[in-house]
Order: sequence, then C-alpha cells, then structure tokens
Amino acid sequence: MKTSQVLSPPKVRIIAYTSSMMPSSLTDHIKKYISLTETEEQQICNAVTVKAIKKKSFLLEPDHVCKELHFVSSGCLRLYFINKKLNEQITLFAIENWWITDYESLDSGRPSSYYMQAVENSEVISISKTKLDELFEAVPKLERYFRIVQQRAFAATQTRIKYIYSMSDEERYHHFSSRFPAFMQRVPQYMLASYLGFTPQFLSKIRAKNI
Amino acid sequence: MKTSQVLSPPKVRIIAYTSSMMPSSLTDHIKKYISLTETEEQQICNAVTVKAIKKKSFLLEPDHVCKELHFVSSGCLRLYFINKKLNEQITLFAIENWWITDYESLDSGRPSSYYMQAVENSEVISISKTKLDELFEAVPKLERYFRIVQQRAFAATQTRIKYIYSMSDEERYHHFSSRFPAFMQRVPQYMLASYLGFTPQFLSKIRAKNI
DNA sequence: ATCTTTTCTTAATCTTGATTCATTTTTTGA
DNA sequence: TCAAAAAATGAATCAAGATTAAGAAAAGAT
Repeated sequence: MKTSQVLSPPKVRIIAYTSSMMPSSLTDHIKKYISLTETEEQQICNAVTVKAIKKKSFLLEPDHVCKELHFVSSGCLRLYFINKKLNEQITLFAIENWWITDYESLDSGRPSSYYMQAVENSEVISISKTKLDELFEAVPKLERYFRIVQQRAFAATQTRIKYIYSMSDEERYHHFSSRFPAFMQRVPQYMLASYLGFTPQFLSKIRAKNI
Repeated sequence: MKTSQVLSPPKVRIIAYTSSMMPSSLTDHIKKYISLTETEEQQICNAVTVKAIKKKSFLLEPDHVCKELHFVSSGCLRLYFINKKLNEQITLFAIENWWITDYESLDSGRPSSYYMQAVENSEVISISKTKLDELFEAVPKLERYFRIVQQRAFAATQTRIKYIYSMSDEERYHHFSSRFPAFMQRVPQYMLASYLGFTPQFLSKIRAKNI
C-alpha cells in the first residue's frame, strides 16, 4: 500500500457561532466528570473553535508543529505516519468523545512526524495549547477533567501494549472485531490492518479462513 | 523462560517517619511543576507511605485489586503478566521519579492481571487511590501535577507504540540501547528482551552479531 | 570456597506473517 | 452512468524471529 505524497489542501471550515451551534458535545463530556457553572461553560466556549472537516482532509501534516488538541464531536479521525517502507502506519483512531493530538509535538514545540486526517466527514472542537493553558488559569477545575481524560487514555494505551505482546496478529484481529464490531464497519479494512500492525493481504487471508 | 509460580511473601518494610526521612524526592518532583506551601507539603507527607522493597519482592500480584500508586524514589520496579505461553511479559519499567501502578485495576476496582516486582532493592512512596482522592480535594493544585505526569506517560507510550510498529525487533534493541545505555546495565538481559517483545535467545543472537 | 540457582549463549528447525505481483471488486467523481 | 481510482483478494515465495534443547558462565548463598 504505497501512499500518495501529494497532499490535497485541507478543507477545513470554521463553523460560525450561533446559539444552536455551541460546542455542547464537549461541555456535556466535561460535565460527566466535573460540574460547570454557566460562566465557566461560556469561558470554555470562548476558547474553542468548532470545525467541520471533509473526509480525507488533514488537520496536521509532518514537519508542522502541532499546536492544537481536538475533541471529536462527530465522525472519525486517524493519526498516522509514513514508515521506512513507505507504508502508512496508523497509531490512533479517534471517534466521538475522544481527544486527538500529537502530544509529543504539542509539548515540545518540535515538528510532528504525523498526519492527522479525517476518515469520515467529521466535526471537531479544537483548542490551541496556548488557549488551553489560559483556560486552566481561568477555570482550574478543568485540570481535573483533563487529568482523568489523560489517565484513561494512558490506561487504554497500556492495555493495547498488553494485547500487542500477548496475542498473535490473528488473535488480535479476532479480539478487536469482537470488541468493536460497529467500528469495523466504519473504517476500510486496510486501515484496520495498519492499526493492528499487519498487511491488508494478511487481513484478507484471516477473513477468508473464517467465512 | 518458564516462571516460578511459587511466590515468596512480600518483604515490604514501612519506613517510620523521621525528619530526615521525609518523602522529599516526591515533593521535589512535584515542585518541578507546581509550587507548594509548607502546609501543602505537610498534607502530602501525611497522605503517603514510604516503603523499602527488597529485590524480587512484590507490590502487586494477579487477582488482587490494585489500590495504590507508587512513586519510585530509588531503585527499579517492573510490571509484568504471564502470557498464554507461560512466559513473563514486561509492559513497564519504573525507575527514579516515575510513577507505577495498574490504572486498569485501580480505576475499575477489578482484580489486576499483573505482577509488580522490585528489580533492585528500591524505595517507593505509595499513596492509596482513596487518599489521593482526598488529597485532590484538599490540595486541588495537585490535579495539575498529575495531569502533566499523565500526559507525559501517555506521550511516552504513544512513542513506544510508534517504535513497535516502525522498527524490527533488532532495530528496536539497538535504538533502545543507544538511548538508555545506563538502564541496560541495570536490568538482566532477559528482562530487556521481554520488555522489547522478543526472546532472550534472539537478544543473544543480536549481541553476538555486534561484537 | 564451593554448591546452587540464575542468567546467557549456541545451533537446528519451525512458524507467522511479509513481500511481490496479478486480478477482481467496490467506490467515487465528472 | 461509466471511466478511473481505491480497496480487497489470491497465491507463491521469503525472512524475521520463535521454539527446543543443550551447555557455559555468572551470581548468590552458606
């Protein structure tokens, strides 16, 4: 699976604020973990940007510094890099209610080596690192929300490493497809193969065996 | 590498508090990220327990619920599980200034599937989930410290997944040994092989090639 | 100082999943 | 609505690393 290195310009549309277009999916998610006053909710809304992202367009490309975190309110994004064999390697998918960013670049200020691309037409709620730091000063409660979100993300990644090291590729495919049957329907097979760390040919082979 | 299933009883000694034995390695670490008043420092000290752990003894065993987080002030611990082939699989090492716990069990309250064992005689500063939650109420500033620690841990794990998927086992060994030469000297080779996801025999083969 | 346990090494054979390349099927866009 | 691109399949060959089974060396314990 060779990847086209020619990138189409990002098709990102910034959605204007209207009372019916508030980033409520984000504040709803935050309110699962901490309570928010009207004012705090407003402070959050003022700090974020809602973006509609066309399928296949990019929110981040290699050699650019990642300056934002994105909360997926609808759709699906993927984070991937091009490995030495010039194949795409997906390291992360983000669907509704997940955050996606390249923390390595975001924290260090160094250029990213990742592509962040919409797998479906999606809507994200974005906040820059700078705005987020300001927001933490203004609404310290949010530290707790992000601590919990980070902790869950870390736990999920630890579990993923456990699976990588304890199952064969075939086992991992079966495990994944039984745990996330709906997600399997949403993304092309070659992306799943990439995420699970093997080739599309091998995925075909596994599927052929089980039909 | 078969693992003895017979576990020696943990040899954990709780160190009595003396003015010269405060958990200052922890508060020093916290103070790299946030400022602490005398009172706050005292509140932290009252919530934690300092423990000396003999090499090879366990802080956590499978089927027990993980109830604590541990900050390593000296020494080295490892987190591992027994895979289907009855081999040890190490998922995490923690050395000075790193936190170690099984977040999956800690968060869910379900029994752990991991062993947490001292690789060297070590000293850890432990805090129970309960005490930590109380501490977050008493010293909300700590949310920020833990958010930052979690974010770094997550970023490190993401990078690890990137390496797993972009390098061969041999490349990953060379990369690891050039990045952490000192750590290589601290742990037995078979543990490195396990952490890197291959057999001790393969590690020997790699080393033989490069001498 | 020596006995025991732990760790490391070597080598032969075997397996899983990669590679290569061709073909078919599905999706997309003008 | 149909051509072109993207995605999925199939089969033959290949390679990285596992497995098995010794034995050697190093580290601990008494």
